[in-house]
Amino acid sequence: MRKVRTVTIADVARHAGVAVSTVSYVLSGKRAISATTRQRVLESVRALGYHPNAGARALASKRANVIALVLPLRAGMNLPVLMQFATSVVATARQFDHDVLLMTADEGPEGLQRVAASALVDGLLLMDVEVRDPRVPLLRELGEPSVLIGFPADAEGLTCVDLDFARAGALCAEHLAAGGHREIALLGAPRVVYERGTGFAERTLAGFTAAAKDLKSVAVPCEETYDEVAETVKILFDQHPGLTGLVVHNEAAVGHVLAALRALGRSVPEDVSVVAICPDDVAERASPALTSVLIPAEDVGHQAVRLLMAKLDGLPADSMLLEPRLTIRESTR
Amino acid sequence: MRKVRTVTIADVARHAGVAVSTVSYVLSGKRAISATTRQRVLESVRALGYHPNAGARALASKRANVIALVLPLRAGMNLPVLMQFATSVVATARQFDHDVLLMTADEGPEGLQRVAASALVDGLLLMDVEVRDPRVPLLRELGEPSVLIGFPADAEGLTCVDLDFARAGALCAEHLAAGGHREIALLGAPRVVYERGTGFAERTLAGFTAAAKDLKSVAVPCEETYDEVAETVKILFDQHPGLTGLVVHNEAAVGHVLAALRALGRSVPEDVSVVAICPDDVAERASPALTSVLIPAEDVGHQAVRLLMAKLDGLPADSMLLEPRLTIRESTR
DNA sequence: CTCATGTGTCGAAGCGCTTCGATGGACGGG
DNA sequence: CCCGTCCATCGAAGCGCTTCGACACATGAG
Repeated sequence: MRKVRTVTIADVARHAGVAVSTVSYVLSGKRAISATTRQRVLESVRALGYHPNAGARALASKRANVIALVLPLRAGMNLPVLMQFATSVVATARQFDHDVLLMTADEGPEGLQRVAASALVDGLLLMDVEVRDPRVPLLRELGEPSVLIGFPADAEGLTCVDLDFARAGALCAEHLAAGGHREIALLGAPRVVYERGTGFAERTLAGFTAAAKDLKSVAVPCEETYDEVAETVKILFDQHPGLTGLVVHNEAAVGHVLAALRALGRSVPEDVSVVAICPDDVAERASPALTSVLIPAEDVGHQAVRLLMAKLDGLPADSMLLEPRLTIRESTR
Repeated sequence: MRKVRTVTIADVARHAGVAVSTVSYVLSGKRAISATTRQRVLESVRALGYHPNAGARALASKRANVIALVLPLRAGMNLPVLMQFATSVVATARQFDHDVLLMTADEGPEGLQRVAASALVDGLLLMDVEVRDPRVPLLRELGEPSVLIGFPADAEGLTCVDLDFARAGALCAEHLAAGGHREIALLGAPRVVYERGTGFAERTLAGFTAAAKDLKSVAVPCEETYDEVAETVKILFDQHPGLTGLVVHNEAAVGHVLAALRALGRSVPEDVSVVAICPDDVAERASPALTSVLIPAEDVGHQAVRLLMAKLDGLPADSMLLEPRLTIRESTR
């Protein structure tokens, strides 16, 4: 536990034979410094293994170079996507020389209040935003730079990023229609997700329904245990014997749906075509590999951070919807 | 975007009619303050909505009140457990008045170097530690307080926390043996996990094998796509027709294993008893509900933070193994 | 040759907090 | 009644960094 006295900017300045402020300017690039001096300073930095003290920097510059990532972590969430998302947020933030503070919703809105007021973070990234999200009013109140993943009911004045789920739902329906299917169904999120009014579920449904207006179509919520899924699928086919196309927008249930179809003796894609809205790895791991619209978690994370950084620099940042992409695999014809 | 001038400790002091240092002592409790003064100060704090500036506090006290959570996020990991874990880490850290900085392994060991040297964090929590983990030597070098989840080959002088996987493996075998099963198998993690030398997989295997020494037993790795699982299960029963007990230590494959058994016409638990090592929610969601040894992610997270906090206070902190608990459900007899 | 104009560097004043030593008053023992 | 103690509070010195204004010197225009 050698508690070495940490290297400060003063040590670097002394070592390089310049003033403290000169070192600071070399590092920040905020004033012109001659090439020779810059060289000398950078060498001293390397030689001493200098790392600026984060607290001091934050105090003096009023910028912590940290952003908060707020994950609600409620039931019925899609972990793999969330993880991909978190990873890409961290990676992108690092590119902008920022770190990421992890917050869960457990602390509630006061948590946001706290980190913002204490200047622990410069901005907020909220995930899994609901249509009627309790955090949104506070967010407006706070006036802290922020970006939301998902769209609340009133997105006026907020910066939001999301996959265009309506397009995704429509894309699935269109793909099935193009394959000649005349009667199709949407298996959605668990009932509780709709009741909570989570935007993405509703928007997918709307897009699906609109695109399927010339077909016979039906949409049902879908729980996530094998038994419930099997039940749902059975009822679905009992009530709609002519059904030949299925859109599954429920990551956790995808495997169960396929198992249930197997159990019912309906083969995919011969008897039923299945399109999923899920990450690629899930689609590829399924059997048969699923035609799917992927949730571009990586891209969403990247864009969200980009927008937040823009806001931190005082630039305008408009909301954006990311275009979905359909990948055709073995589960549709 | 009302950029209100933030409330400082000086504002509070003025409002309460005391010195700045008095406010500080009231808030930290490091010196005795009379009840009446304390009251007055606390009221001012509330009235003004004061939140100490994190940077200033870190600078002056040399404690950032932030810990780093390092998630490798590699392939073959168990996301739900990881999430539970992360959640419990955040919650526990908050109880100790600390926040959590999220780091991925992308940045490599220099990332640890960086956050430690910049005093961004007071300590490190490393997840998913491998037997031969490249981060471990650096960690020793760094001399930064840290706690590892998992045990590296040489844990000497380090503080590690983990489920006692050897006991877990043994517990499963013992449970099956007690049920009268004479020939049992372990379906483990994907092959790559063993090749990487991830400790928990090896230790489970060892515990299972030791406990099954009076039975006929076999252990095989297990991939995570349905087709591969089905294949593995089929081969397993072809080669071991007398097999009646299965231990599954692979979260992602559990569902597929049950589906494969259904497909082979073997019913659970009539023909085959199945014990899983997985979180409770997965075991409960399966059909039939699985007898399981849960991975006490929540507890691991809690203990890990507790130990780290102890170290930050200069107290000794010994490694610990958490005792597994078997829950009997419908999949064994 | 002088003066306005850059360039590159320096010194010092904070940023908001913690912490150490000092101070003043209340109190009881001698 | 004086002095030593103890308790509650205060003032001031940093913590390591950024940033502003000042300054020294070089440069080119007039």
